[in-house]
Amino acid sequence: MQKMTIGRLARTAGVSVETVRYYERLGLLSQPKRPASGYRTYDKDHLLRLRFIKRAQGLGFTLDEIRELLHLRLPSAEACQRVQNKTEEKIKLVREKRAQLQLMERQLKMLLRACEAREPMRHCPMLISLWESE
Amino acid sequence: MQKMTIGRLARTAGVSVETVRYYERLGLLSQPKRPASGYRTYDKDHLLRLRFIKRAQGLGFTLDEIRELLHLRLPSAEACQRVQNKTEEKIKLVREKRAQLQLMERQLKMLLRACEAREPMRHCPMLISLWESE
DNA sequence: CTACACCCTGTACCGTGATACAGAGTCAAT
DNA sequence: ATTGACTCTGTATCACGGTACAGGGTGTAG
Repeated sequence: MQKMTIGRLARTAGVSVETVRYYERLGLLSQPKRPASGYRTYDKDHLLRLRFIKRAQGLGFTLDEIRELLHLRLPSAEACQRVQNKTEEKIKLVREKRAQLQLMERQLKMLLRACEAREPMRHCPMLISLWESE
Repeated sequence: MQKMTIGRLARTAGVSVETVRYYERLGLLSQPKRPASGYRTYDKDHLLRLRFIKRAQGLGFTLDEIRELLHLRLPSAEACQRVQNKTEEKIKLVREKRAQLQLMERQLKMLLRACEAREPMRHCPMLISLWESE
């Protein structure tokens, strides 16, 4: 598994070939070696990098942010601090979204209960005004 | 504030005029009354609806999902079961989104804690863990 | 009556994160 | 030597959620 074609790399990482080339265009993946054939040749480092990208994406980072993270490869106190700050921002954002979703769930449940009772939603004037207008 | 032009509605809700018309095209906002001038005329219900859209959007719902949410009607005799089902679907969706966000938050926090607990001048644990394979 | 802010429709364009070809070249097995 | 799977570059297209005009009409204050 020392050397891989783009297809092999893509399959191994669970992305499409097009996506790999796309990431290369965006500067997220470095230019791989190209033998006479012109075929891109990848190694374990590329795979790790690709997995890093998908993992960071799964944590809610945009590709732009990920590019920044990737440029912090040299572990330094400064790099670490920057990563920490980004992470704190993300955590705050995620927490807010979760709180709002909880509220939303409660509101939906109210609607459901009113529906089950087959009554006009006297107990939820807010939902009435939200759903009633037309 | 009984009757509003599109600009007033937009400013009040904190969106652009273009966005209001865009939502109308998508069927998220109902066709407003049009006096002789052809100007759209909005009232409080439209404002509530517009605010609902922005709130739901902030919760991570797509405009498509929001349209569905908006089409949930007050229980009118026969439609009750259908409304119930839709609402249950949405609750499930909200719960899933919440769970995803919770997972994300936990992962972010773990990385952050490891980062904060690092010994001075050591490598950033967060960058390392992002770079490590599974 | 004239400014000027606002509204109308229609169409084109933007960023993000991919996907989908077309048309050509390469490689490995039979 | 031919087939079939793979790769190349380049360009186009997609979904999403808007944003930006152009070229016109309206409405209100002075």
